[in-house]
Amino acid sequence: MTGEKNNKTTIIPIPTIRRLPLYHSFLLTVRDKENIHISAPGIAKELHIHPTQIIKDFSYINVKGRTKVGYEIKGLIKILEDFLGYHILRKAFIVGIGNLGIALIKYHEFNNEGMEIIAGFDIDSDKLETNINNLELFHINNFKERINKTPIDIGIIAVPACQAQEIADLMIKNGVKAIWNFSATPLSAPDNIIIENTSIDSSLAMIKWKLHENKPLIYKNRVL
Amino acid sequence: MTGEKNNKTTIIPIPTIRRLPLYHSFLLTVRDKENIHISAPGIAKELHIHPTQIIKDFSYINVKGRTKVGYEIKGLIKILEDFLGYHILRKAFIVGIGNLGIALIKYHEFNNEGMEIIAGFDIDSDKLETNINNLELFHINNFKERINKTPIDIGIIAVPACQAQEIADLMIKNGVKAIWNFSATPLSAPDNIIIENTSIDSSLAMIKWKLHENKPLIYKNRVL
DNA sequence: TTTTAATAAAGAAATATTTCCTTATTAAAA
DNA sequence: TTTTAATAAGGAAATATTTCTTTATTAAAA
Ligand SMILES: NC(=O)c1ccc[n+]([C@@H]2O[C@H](COP(=O)([O-])OP(=O)(O)OC[C@H]3O[C@@H](n4cnc5c(N)ncnc54)[C@H](O)[C@@H]3O)[C@@H](O)[C@H]2O)c1
Ligand SMILES: NC(=O)c1ccc[n+]([C@@H]2O[C@H](COP(=O)([O-])OP(=O)(O)OC[C@H]3O[C@@H](n4cnc5c(N)ncnc54)[C@H](O)[C@@H]3O)[C@@H](O)[C@H]2O)c1
Repeated sequence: MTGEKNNKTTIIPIPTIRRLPLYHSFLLTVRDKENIHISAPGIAKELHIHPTQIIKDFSYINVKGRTKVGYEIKGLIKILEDFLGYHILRKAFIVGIGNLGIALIKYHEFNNEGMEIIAGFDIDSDKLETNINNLELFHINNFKERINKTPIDIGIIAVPACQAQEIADLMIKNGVKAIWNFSATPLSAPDNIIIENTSIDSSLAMIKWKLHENKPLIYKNRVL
Repeated sequence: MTGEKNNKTTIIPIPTIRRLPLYHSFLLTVRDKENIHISAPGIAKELHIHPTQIIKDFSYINVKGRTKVGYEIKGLIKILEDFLGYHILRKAFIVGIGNLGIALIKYHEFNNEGMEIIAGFDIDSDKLETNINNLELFHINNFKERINKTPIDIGIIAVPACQAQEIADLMIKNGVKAIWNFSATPLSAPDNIIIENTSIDSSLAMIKWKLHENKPLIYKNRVL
C-alpha cells in the first residue's frame, strides 16, 4: 500500500496496483526490440491509458523517467517484478478440479508471477485420477491433513458457487491467508483474510451493458 | 450508463455495474429460502459491501425497497436480469482453444447470462479435432468467412499474449463490436470498440501485493 | 394504541482517482 | 552553439465514488 517518497508515506491507489501487471506484460513484449527506453506517451498509445496516469503510476513505485527519453525498459520490468513480488514464490492449494480449475493448474505463468500451486482438491474421486502436470490431487476431506503438513498462503476456489462459502470457511479455519475466489458468489470472511474475487461473470455483465447502452465510458481510457 | 429518475438522467458508476452481477448471484442463493424479502444490511453482512452502497446501487437501477422490510428477492432478481440483459442472447466467437478457451466453452452459465458461443477458432489444426460441447471449430484462417455467414457481437480472445493484438485486429476488421480479452496484454482498438480486459494476472498481483503489505484496504468493504 | 427500532432514501461530506496545467529538463535539430 | 520540441514531474483541479448524516417510514413490540 505504501511507497516512500522523501520521508512522506504515499498511498498507492488500488487501480494503480491493478495496472502494474499490465505495464509489466506490455513491457515484456517490447523488451529486446530496437529501443532501450520507452516513454509514457509510447506506452499510452498501445495501452489506451492516459500518459500522465502512467507517469503517476510509476511515480508511486518511485520510478523516475528521463525527460525526452522515457523509462529504461529492462530496469522498469525489474522494479515492477520486485514490487509485485514475482520473485517471492507463494504456495497455493486449489479446490475444484473442474474446467476452470484445470485451466488454472495448467497455466505455468503463475510460477513466474510468484505463485506455485502445490496441490489440488475435489469432492469427486474420479477427478483425482486425472494427471495434470503431475500435480498431487486429494479428496477434499484430506484438506486439513495436507495443509498441516505443508502450510500455504493462498487458497484458490474453483468450485460451484453454492459450495464456495463452505470451502472458504474450511480454508480460513486452517490458516489460509488469502483466498482467490473464481466463483460468482462473493465470500464472507474476517477482515484479516485477503479476499480477491475474480468474477468472470462481472466482466461479461460489463460487456453486455456496454453493448446495450452503446455509450462511451466516463473515463475514456480506463482499462480496468 | 443511464437510468431515468423522474426526468433527470443519472450516471451509473462503473463499479456499480460490476457489483450488480454479484448481487444477482447472491440473490439466487437466497431465493426459495424462508424469506420473501432481504434488507440492505442483510445483503451487506454476506457480501461485505457497505449497506448504503447497496441501497445506492439499487437506486441507480430504480429499485425501491420497503422500510423495515427491504427488497423483494424475486422481483429484484428479475430487474437485475433485465438491466444486465441476461435475456438478450448475444452471439460470440472464441479464438484460442487452449486450456482457458476450453473452460470458457464448457461454462454453460454464459447462456443464462446472455452470451452464446457459437464457434471456436485455433491456429493449431490438432485443436480443431477435439469435441467440446459439439461446438463448431474452425481454423483461424476461416474467421472472415464464418463471421460473414453469421455476424456476432462478441469476440473472445484466449490466445497467448503475443498473438492477442493480431486477433483483435482481425476481429475489429470484421465488425466485432465487443472484445473480451483474457490475455495479459491490454489491446489497442478504436474508441467505438468495446474492450473488456479480464486480467487474471492482475488479480494475482493484487493478492500478492496485499500479502506482502499486509495492510487493510482503504475502502475496507470494496469487493471489486 | 403508542412506542420503539430497523430500515430506506436523499443529500452532504469525505475520500479516491484521474486529468489538467505549469515548469523544468534535455535530446535532437537547426 | 542555440533553438525547438518532446517529455517527466509535481501540484492543482476536476471528476468519480464511497460513506456519513439526517429524515421519513413502518413493522413489530409494548
Ligand atoms: N469455467 C469457466 O469458464 C467459468 C467462468 C466463470 C465462472 N466460473 C466459476 O468457476 C467455478 C468453477 O467452474 P467450472 O466451470 O470449473 O465448474 P466445474 O463444475 O467444471 O468444476 C467444479 C469442480 O468442483 C468440484 N466440487 C464441487 N463441490 C466441491 C466441494 N465441496 N469440494 C471440493 N470440490 C468440489 C466438482 O467435483 C468439480 O470438479 C464456478 O463457481 C463457476 O461459476 C467458471
Ligand atoms: N489458463 C489460465 O488459467 C490463464 C490464466 C491467466 C491468463 N491466461 C491467458 O489466457 C490466454 C490463453 O491461455 P491458455 O492457458 O488457454 O493458453 P494455451 O496455450 O493453452 O492456449 C492458447 C491457444 O491459442 C492458440 N493460438 C495461438 N495463436 C493463435 C492464433 N494466432 N490464432 C488462433 N489460435 C491461436 C493455440 O494453438 C492454443 O490452442 C493467454 O493469453 C493467457 O495468458 C490464461
